[in-house]
Amino acid sequence: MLTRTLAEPHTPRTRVSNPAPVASARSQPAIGGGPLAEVIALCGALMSFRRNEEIYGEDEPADYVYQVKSGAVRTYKLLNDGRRQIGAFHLPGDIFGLEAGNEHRLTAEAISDATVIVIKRGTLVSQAARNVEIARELWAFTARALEHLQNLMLLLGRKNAQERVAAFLLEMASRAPEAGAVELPMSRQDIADYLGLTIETVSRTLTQLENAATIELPSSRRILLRNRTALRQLNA
Amino acid sequence: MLTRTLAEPHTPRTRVSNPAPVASARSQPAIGGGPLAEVIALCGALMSFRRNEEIYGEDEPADYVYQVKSGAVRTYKLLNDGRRQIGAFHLPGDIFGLEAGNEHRLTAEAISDATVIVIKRGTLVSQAARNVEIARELWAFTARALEHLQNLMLLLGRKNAQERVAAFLLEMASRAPEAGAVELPMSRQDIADYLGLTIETVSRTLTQLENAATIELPSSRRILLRNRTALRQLNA
DNA sequence: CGATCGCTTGATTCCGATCAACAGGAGTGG
DNA sequence: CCACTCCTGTTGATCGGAATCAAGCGATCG
Repeated sequence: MLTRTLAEPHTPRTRVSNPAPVASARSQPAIGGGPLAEVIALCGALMSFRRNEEIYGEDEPADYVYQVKSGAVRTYKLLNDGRRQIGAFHLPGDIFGLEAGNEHRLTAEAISDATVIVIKRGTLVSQAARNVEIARELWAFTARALEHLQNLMLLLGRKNAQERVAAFLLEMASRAPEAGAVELPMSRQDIADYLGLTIETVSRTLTQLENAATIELPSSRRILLRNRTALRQLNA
Repeated sequence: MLTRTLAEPHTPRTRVSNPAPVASARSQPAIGGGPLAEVIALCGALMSFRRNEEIYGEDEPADYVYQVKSGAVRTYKLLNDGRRQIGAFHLPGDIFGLEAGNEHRLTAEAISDATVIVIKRGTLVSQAARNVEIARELWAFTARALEHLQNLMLLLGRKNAQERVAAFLLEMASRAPEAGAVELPMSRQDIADYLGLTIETVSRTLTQLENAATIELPSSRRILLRNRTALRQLNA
């Protein structure tokens, strides 16, 4: 339970460029195109993180808010002995690290080399104090995160391995640019730690789904959904 | 998995009294004593629910926000086949049912006969539009719910039965008025559905903890914590 | 080319689920 | 008051799904 590829310890990041206005282009826990997205695009600075590099740690001050520009990010909680539960994967366009309190509740790490837009939380909060629409967007963002976790809670508490993997595939597919195909940025270990399983069980379950012709695995990181109906049925 | 005491279907409730200003007095996901508590106390109406009665259903319009006055409430999600995952227990003082979106994401039911204060969500939202402090409290409330679920996620995904039960006992103890003693309003089935276990496992684990002199069970609904250190160690 | 890493597959174990029986208490009706 | 039922919780026996232990494979990289 303890052996696992470890991220190098937290070190200062490379600041790549400054207020380079960046447009967002995703859907999910990303941002529609409201004033919040504008503020981020205008005031944000770009930063780069290498694979497995920590972006922020649990219980660190939550002074910054992040939006994925490229690459992917995982946020997770750890137990003493190294058991890990990933709470979410963040893909380009997604905002993460926004807290109402003063500390981060999870750790964030780059899954692959990644660039993110960083903005001071204080900037958003003070904007919110004078712009009701921004305040509402901050609240809505947290509410969406809550909704995501409510679904994950049901999965972790009550679904079996097949149902978990099916839910994961449908979730990833719904966020993928390519219809019917999923390009996974994360390892089997990450998937396992998201679904509350082990890598072996994830791997076996994917093989089962492939044998049932529900999916196809051209490579380990690429998955084609051949029978979404079957997946949705598994999704209970 | 399907047999379980069912709540009678959703029917209109007894309105007991109207703007009877009610003071709140709890700590946890309750409210400190800010403007939000005031608005609820001033504009809320009292309603009564019988044991197992539904307060609102998943996907119903979230027009009202609730605060427990007496009794206890559970909120949960269901799978097709009746598997249930409880997301939270709400005790006197706790606010529940507040959504940023227009629909409830979970079902709420009275665990015991209960009275709750009800207030229109619109009232809070429009207050928030002109009072920044209220807006901030709404956001903070959702953030606290999120934090609770992040802890539950780790429990459901990565803890074993003993660790789950220990965490539950410590959580209940931290919210109990009496130090070192917990009076449970909910059944073993409720506990099991909160912890992602079965009633048998909950029962057996409590017995184990009693045999280890970590707790004492004067009756099935009353638990004395005899060795919190042991519980905290289990809490990983 | 050897080493490492990520993934898959097989064998076995084990924790919690399931199946089953029963005990204690509360409520009900005679 | 007791006899009865219903309900909740406990305990025992067994089962099964996922974890663990272990081996091997292919890709990537120094």
